[in-house]
Amino acid sequence: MPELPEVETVKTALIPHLSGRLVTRVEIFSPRLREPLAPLAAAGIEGRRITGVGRRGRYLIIRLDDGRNLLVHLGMTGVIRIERAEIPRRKHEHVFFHLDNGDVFRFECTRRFSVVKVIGESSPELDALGPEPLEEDFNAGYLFKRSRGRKTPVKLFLMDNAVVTGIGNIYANETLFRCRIHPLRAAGSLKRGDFARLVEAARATLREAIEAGGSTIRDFRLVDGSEGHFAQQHSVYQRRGQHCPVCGQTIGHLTLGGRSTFFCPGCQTEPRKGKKAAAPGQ
DNA sequence: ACCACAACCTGGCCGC
DNA sequence: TGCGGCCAGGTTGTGG
Repeated sequence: MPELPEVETVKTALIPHLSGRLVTRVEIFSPRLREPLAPLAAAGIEGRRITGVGRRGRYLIIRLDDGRNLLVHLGMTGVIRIERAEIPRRKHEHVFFHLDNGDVFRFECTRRFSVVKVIGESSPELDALGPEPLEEDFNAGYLFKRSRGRKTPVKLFLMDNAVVTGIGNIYANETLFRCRIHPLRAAGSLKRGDFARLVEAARATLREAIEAGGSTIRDFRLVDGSEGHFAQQHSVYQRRGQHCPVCGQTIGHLTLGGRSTFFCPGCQTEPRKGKKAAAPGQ
């Protein structure tokens, strides 16, 4: 489900529920998610105290008092709830962490594309991630350097976690619309100024989405079960056939890297070699 | 290096 | 009511 704004929203909501709590019991109901859950069962989490909750890209990092971390990736349909133990288990809830105040941290994931595991200080999956889009090291110069010689469409470049982490299909579409860059433009063809606009568009889009509690398309829920409201502000995502909020043209659609791609043919000019380079100002 | 594609898994929706 | 086909926010691995 989640991209950066959704995970950030969950993180913020979890902090008051988890910080300082003792994990009294771990219950595992499924043999595996994306990875087997047996190592989690054997990790000796019971009796550990949670010292904090962080986020890196789309990963939640729940810090334990022995220096290890619980790493949680929500996949496409992961939902975390904090509820009392009396509430019956739902069909796709796979792991319960019982806390010393009677609350239960429950992990649900319909499609089981998610990850829940214990890691040390770091892990290979975290080390492979590029910069955070809301941090300073994500900037026009970095993207310019990183994109030289790359023919890959800028949308896929933007969704590459090694380039920048946390931007998935929804926010790649919205970001490119916002900075008026066509998703098919070759990453290596963009100029430094294009990347400057792209960086600002990504930051603004992500910040607004976090403010709205993320985008609930179908499955995503906040920790208290409520929905994120940013989908109502999507300009192009899942708006094929509707009118562009800026120029009124009909939102177009194409498939890129197997993913649904939405754009405004009026605002986001088609990549054409040498053609209309003069028309649109910036 | 790049890119298309399949796979992981379940459920919702649409058309027939 | 049922069935087949298509779609879905992510990640990883394959083969060309």
